[in-house]
Amino acid sequence: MATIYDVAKEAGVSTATVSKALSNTPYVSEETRARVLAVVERLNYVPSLAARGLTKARTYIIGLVIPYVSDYLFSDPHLLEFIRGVEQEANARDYNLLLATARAPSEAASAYQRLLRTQYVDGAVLVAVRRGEPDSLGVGKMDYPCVALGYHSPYGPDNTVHADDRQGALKAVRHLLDLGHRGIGVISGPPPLTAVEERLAGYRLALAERGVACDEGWFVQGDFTPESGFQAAAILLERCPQLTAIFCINDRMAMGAIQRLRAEGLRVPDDIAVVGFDDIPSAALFEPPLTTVRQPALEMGRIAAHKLFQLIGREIESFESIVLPAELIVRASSGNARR
Amino acid sequence: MATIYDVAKEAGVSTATVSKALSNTPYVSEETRARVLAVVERLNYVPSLAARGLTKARTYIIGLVIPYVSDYLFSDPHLLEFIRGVEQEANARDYNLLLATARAPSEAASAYQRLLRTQYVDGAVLVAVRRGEPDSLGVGKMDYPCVALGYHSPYGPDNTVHADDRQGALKAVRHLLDLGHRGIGVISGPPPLTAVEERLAGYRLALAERGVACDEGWFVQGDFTPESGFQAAAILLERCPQLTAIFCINDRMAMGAIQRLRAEGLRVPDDIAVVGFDDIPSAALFEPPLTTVRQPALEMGRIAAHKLFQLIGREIESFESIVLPAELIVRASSGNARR
DNA sequence: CTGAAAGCGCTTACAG
DNA sequence: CTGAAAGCGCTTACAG
Repeated sequence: MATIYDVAKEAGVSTATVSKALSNTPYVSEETRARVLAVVERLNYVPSLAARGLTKARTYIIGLVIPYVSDYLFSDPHLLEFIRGVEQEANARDYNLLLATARAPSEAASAYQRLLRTQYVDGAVLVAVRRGEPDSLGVGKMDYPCVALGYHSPYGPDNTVHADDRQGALKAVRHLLDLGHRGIGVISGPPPLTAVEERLAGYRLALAERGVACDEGWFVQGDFTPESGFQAAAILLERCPQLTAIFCINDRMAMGAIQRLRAEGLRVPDDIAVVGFDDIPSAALFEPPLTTVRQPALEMGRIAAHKLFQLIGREIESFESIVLPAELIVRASSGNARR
Repeated sequence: MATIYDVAKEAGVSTATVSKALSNTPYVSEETRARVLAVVERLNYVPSLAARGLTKARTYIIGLVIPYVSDYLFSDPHLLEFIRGVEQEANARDYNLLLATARAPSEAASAYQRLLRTQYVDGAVLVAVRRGEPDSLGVGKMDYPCVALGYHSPYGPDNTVHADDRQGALKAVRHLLDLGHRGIGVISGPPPLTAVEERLAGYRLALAERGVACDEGWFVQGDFTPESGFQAAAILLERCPQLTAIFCINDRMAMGAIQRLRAEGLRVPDDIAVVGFDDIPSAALFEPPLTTVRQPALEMGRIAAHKLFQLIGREIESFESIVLPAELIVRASSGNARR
């Protein structure tokens, strides 16, 4: 592999001149620049980023850290979109993307550490969806810029980008209320996830707006899987037969719930309406097509990366939490209330 | 950030000794090693991989190159699994994963180049699903080890790992034949993808085995989207009303096809059976649950990475194509033939 | 406009 | 068992 020395020798100049010609910054005569570039071309020379990283303070790599990838995590459907968004922005700046994931929460800390502490990245985007997550992962001690794709950054509420889960849930439940539903059960998820808490908050807000009281018996907790939705629906059905709608914290549980409802002989949405959350790809294909809430995952990834680069470039010191709108997608699974 | 000099000074030894103590290889007295490690700990010292990469020939990064990520690509559902598999193996060896994707096929080459030519990786896993892909991407000139997750590596059929698409299709179509179907339409995909060609080959093989002749009118080409499956089903229905089953090259088109069949008043599987391919997560939740073929994506990623590390470590010079079995998953969408 | 020289942070023979 | 020194491939003031 050709080095800068080879190029310099071939072109009959110093390595300094080659370096300058390549960074096409300061004063280099057009003539020598052309000569150098020709040799670079001929020798197929590519500067070693490792060497460059040693002199400049930059590695031209950003990290994307995902603490726990699993079917368990409800945001999975969006993960690929997040990645693509971050990668798009990185590419646009000739940056590379180092990906670090952990198989289990217990491994997350070491994955973070490895990535962030080898001085291999100029900054990182962290997927941080649990309260206290950045700290528990030891990110607080890092001195790289980082932004969180989620609710919790090392800088408190700052340097964070996430969707407006609360508003999304609010819209979904308002939609059900508008349709005349007054008994709206909830299939929720594990509590440590802030997005879940926000969605529940949105639900309560919507009911409160309309002065509809809700019963604690209306809440059943699932674990994001269709199976748990299936079971939760059964519990709800038995415990609160008066419900005419169910708000599910994610689409997969909504699908499971609908299967159960059908198994019980109920028609969706005629007998009972169901609304999901996430708009996973199969939501539109489901029978009946699922009314749900979509977050702009690709855009979230792009914005997170964009902000990270502003931090890296010291254009900004920090930024206030960016909240992206969540969109209600009305499909067939929500209908008019039975009354 | 502490450097090796800081540690050396604090510990009262040379940088060489620090280096040795850390690589815990050659002869260093237990006493000095302990002293050094204590200082390392106290100063929170982490060696710079950039500097290390400059001296050693290693960067401790492998690349994962995905030429085109899009809904268009039928293998999308598996992408995350591939990534996870590769990453698991990398993690196990304390390697990092650099991810390069391209938004469009036209950008693929530059994405590859950037990743592979900056000397930033010790090797790479390439997702290469089109014939001639590695060459068109300029990978042939690289002098890093690489293995292809797909059918086409720069080394011809070698250094490749993929699922047995042909065998998978064979099983699926045999299954339909076993159920008594003799008129089996096909919704296929764009031809440059080798996996598609293999699946079609499996289909033809199955029919040939049983001496069932097939008509070219039975084939309709889709583009992997549910919509195209929807349209293809309509064409098939009109053109060949005698068909009692449809073999779809992927699940998403199978879902679209089923929606169309139902819209036409046909029952699946009672009136017409449908089989998909991929076993995407929603296949099991679909109504009716989809009979399909699954490839072991996570394992494929792991094996590809595993092989890559063997190449990097020069334990092997190359390896023969590894073909993983594809599994037939029988669900409700395939049933007995009409009659 | 161009080049000599130092330095980035590590590792590796080579002496001792 | 330990250290001095060179070198990995680049960039950056500093002279000229």
